[in-house]
Amino acid sequence: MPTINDVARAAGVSPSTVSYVLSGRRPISAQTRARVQAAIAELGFHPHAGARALASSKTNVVALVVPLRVDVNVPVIMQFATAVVTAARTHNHDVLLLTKDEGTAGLERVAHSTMVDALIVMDVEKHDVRIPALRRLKQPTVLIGLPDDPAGIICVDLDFAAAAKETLRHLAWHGHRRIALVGPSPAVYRRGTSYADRFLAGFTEASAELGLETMTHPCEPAQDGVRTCLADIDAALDGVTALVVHNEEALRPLLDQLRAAGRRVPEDISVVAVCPRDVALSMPIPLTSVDIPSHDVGGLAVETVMKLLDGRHTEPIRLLPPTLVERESCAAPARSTGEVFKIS
Amino acid sequence: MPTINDVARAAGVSPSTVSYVLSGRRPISAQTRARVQAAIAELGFHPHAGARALASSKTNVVALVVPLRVDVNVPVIMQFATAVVTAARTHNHDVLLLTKDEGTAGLERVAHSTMVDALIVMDVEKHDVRIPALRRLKQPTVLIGLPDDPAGIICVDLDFAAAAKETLRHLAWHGHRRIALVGPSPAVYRRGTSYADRFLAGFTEASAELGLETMTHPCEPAQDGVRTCLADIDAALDGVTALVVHNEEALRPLLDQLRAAGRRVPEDISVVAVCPRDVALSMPIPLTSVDIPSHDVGGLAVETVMKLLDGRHTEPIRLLPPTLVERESCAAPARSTGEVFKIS
DNA sequence: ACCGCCTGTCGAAGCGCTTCGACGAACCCA
DNA sequence: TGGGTTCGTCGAAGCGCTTCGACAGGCGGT
Repeated sequence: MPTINDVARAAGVSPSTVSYVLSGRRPISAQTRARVQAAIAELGFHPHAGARALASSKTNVVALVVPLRVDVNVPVIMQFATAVVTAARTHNHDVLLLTKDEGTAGLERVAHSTMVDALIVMDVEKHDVRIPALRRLKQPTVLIGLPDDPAGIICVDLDFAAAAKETLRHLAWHGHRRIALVGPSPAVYRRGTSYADRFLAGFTEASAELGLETMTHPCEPAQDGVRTCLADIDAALDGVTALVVHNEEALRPLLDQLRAAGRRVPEDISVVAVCPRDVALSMPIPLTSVDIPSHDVGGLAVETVMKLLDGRHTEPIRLLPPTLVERESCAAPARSTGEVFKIS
Repeated sequence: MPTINDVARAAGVSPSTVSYVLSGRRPISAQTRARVQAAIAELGFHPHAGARALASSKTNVVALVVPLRVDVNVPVIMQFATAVVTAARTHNHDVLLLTKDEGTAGLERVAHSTMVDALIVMDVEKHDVRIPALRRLKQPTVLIGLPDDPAGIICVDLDFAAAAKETLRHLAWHGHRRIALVGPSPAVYRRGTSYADRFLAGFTEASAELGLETMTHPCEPAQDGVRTCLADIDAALDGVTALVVHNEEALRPLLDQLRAAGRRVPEDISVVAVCPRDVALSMPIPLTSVDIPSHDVGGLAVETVMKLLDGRHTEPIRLLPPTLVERESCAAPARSTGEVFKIS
């Protein structure tokens, strides 16, 4: 591996000149620059990342902490991750992948050992134990999510509360009055997952504002969980005409079971999903949905990190406005209320 | 951030002694070691990764290259990734996440700049253009997959050829003679994806050995793709009694359509899937399947990398034997052949 | 008592880069 | 014509760690 000294010798300049050609931090004449670049190309020189980090206190690496759990939505995570990597690369940064199960210790490890310049943390909980630790780090952090006390930390996410409101407004506009939320699994609520909570809060609030009769129910994604969930909803909210599904994995079994029970979507019951676009489209019937724009959120997280790294100002909290796309799973409720088939 | 010198001063020893306490490369008396460790703990010292990399030529980071594409199986990729991260952590290594779309350039970038000690590459193709470049790197590489010419590179994967044989053997034992393979999407074959190819080859070979009447058909995962695929199969292989599905995303629509056409599984038609365990279990009926053991393969890849890094011997190619698990989607074919319902 | 050998510790060199201050040369304006 | 700038380059100091050779002291064997 050639070093910067080799390049300098080959180009007949000093190592510092090579460095300045590389970084552009001082003016270098066109001829010299050309000679240096030729030497770099010829020798196949790549600066040593460790040496660079040592001398400059910059690694050009950001950490990405992803949940390892299976009860969170795997494809969405993957979308975030690839969005983050892709965006980071456009800023000349790489991504170090950490799993949430290393907890606070993992964050401190990579931060204290100066492996990364900044951190992006996913799957944030309401009272996330990692947050105090993150505040103490010298590296800036961006959360994808929104904890109860975000003071001192930058957060970006989809505005899930607004998404819930938008959804209910849409259904109400269609004439629905009795609406149930099929939420994520109980485990997700139990650990206070930020997005689940915010959607729920927005749902409840909008329900009151719009004067709707609603209920909310968590849902295990497997067939059984969905069955139970639907039965509970039918029992508690007679004549429900619309379902809001904030649970990507339950979506398919739910549609299956509605069909099995002879309830047509959207004629007998409307369904609005909160999920990525491709999931909404891959269902047997294209679903009216609020998009989860993983790509945008991931990109925004990276942009924000870059801003922080070069000291530019940034909003502490950025919540992307939701977009509801009408497709084919939502219609006005049947006139004859109470005529809805029940799941046996 | 305290440095090794701060620790040395606090413990009343020289920096090299601290280093030896940390690395264990030279004997240190129990008292000294205790003093040093106390100082480390008290100061909250973490060695600077860049400095370490510079001095030792080791980064304790391995690169993981994942496909970015959407036509590959996202959850499986994620399983691999988390398995790799988890396993790497047990060996005190971190994982740098790269996407395949950076191609050869990305690999060379991280390797030449000494960001990583080794590379693990997923989504390998038959004639993968990255392989010549990988051979030239000074860092060892482990492929998850098996290219046509694996010379000089270590490969680990599930033995997909054996998986195909196992599957056909199982179906033949049940009495099936007319069997179709529903494969991955045409795009996957077109770019010569290693696992798709090997499964196909194993399938064809075993079919001949067992004297079966079989056909193979790629399948786009959406509803339409599955419909076409099933229609083609029915047209070409009259009275087919079993389907081998090597396409996780097509699985669900395929089962839907069989049901819609009134073909019961397993009474009218048997289905054997090649997919992760949890996918097989999450279907409306638990599927007999050959497991894709992402966790094991990912773990094995990391173990192999570690062996290479400390110069231990390792087999150039390790293919894990497949495990077929009987569940409920496979039975003997109906006696009255030709009585199978057709998809309209 | 002597030599050779471990054991435990230290000092210093160096890993490859960035960056700061210095400095000659060229330039502009008075 | 000279003083102040700006431009382009160099040298050297370090960033924080590992590792090698050296060496003092204690051991056992003869």
